Amino acid sequence: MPSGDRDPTAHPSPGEPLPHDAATDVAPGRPDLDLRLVAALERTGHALRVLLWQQARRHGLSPIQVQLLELLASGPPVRRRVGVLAADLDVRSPTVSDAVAALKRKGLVEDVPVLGDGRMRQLDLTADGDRVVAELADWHGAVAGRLEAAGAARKADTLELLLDLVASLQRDGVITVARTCPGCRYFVRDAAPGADRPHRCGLLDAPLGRADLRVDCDEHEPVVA
Amino acid sequence: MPSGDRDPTAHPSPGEPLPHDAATDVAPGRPDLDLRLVAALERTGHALRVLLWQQARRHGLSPIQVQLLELLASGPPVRRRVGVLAADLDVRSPTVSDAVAALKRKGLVEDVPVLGDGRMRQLDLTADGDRVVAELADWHGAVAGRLEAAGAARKADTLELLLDLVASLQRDGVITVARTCPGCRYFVRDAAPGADRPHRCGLLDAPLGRADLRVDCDEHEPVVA
DNA sequence: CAGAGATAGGTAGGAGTCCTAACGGCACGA
DNA sequence: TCGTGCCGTTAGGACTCCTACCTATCTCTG
Repeated sequence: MPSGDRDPTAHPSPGEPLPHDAATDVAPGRPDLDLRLVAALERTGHALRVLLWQQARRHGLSPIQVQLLELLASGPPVRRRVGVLAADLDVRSPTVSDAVAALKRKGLVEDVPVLGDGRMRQLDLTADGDRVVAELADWHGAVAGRLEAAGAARKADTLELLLDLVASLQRDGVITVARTCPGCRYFVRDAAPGADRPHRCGLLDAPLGRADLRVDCDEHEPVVA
Repeated sequence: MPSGDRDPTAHPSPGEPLPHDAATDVAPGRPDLDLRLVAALERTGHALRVLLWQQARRHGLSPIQVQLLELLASGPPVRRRVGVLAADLDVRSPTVSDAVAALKRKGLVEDVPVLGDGRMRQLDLTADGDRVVAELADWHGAVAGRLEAAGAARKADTLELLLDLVASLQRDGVITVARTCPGCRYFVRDAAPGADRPHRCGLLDAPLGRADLRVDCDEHEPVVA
């Protein structure tokens, strides 16, 4: 509860109007809103990380081991290699190598040589690994369930804003890998302004609604060619 | 680029319409959208974590050390204690204790006894600590800058959705601390439906627009009483 | 006012993350 | 055929994060 030693400038007095930013909620150029948005994203990301930890501990694994199992379960064979996985997770290969060694020790993962290039090893889940992945409660789905009640328009707004942000961060090299529509060379923004599905995918040659944007598209190719 | 061994079921052929979820972008009850939203949130959180790492390494610190410095710089005195900081970061106290010891070794933090309770130690930044915090490039602001161009309505939508999600996660104990409006006992949702500022803060006795919602309010008190 | 129990913080020890540096195997071009 | 470069691993170190366990202090109760 608020005790005597908190920051007295943190708030206006009760009954008074809120600071300038409360005058209207559609005023442009309000950096405070942007900052709070970042704080909210940080808090959300933190929560997702906590959930990842919970999943990991529940199965006697570490966070990165869970992430690796998920990637191995869902990714195409070309991405089931140490170097590629490291790029996906934005860590160096020894980190992945270590975690993979632990997963091999636990009998959840095995690797086979890649035909045609003896340097590469293809990683695969064992039967036990498959079982663990299946047992991993669908925590993505559990979070998604909390969003069900929200309005679809709000979700579309959010998705578009997030993917634009991620694409921007990827363009500047902050994250290495993000196969999103807005960061893809085939993406045409506002190809049909005002339409139900304003954007367009040049590869699929199909219109894209704001709610159709993909986060991890297999056909993704980064911009710049 | 797409080679022969990727998942053939991942995509429809070019020229064909997108799967069912492309029919309209405001259809209710489309779990796929929720899942992609979670994936986008995960990707965004990941990017923020990478930025935190970059900030840390640039200053010879570790991620948690940077987080602690930020909390010590911005938090009121009551929150500048090992146990409180641990709750804020969702880790156990020994973790914070270790990191604080490292910061003390580096001369960035000092602690003083709390008057009235000899068990507690109040943490404070030293002059050097203040300087490092000032030097920590304002990476929150840098991310916020990328959001400037987005529409204010979209930002308000996003903020409200994120805070509702965070509040939901906090209610279920996933995250320990989140001083958000939607998770606060003083928050009255839709007190004036349809108005510019539909919500209301019962403590300040003031209307709240969707873009006014706070992420880290000093007056916050959790629900349930 | 003494002692029990709760609370704040620290220490010890262990698994795991993450890095850089260096190594060995393999591919491919000069 | 011999470099040069890529793929992955090993080695070593700093740090995160945990569970115990410890001490000091506060607070409640008889």
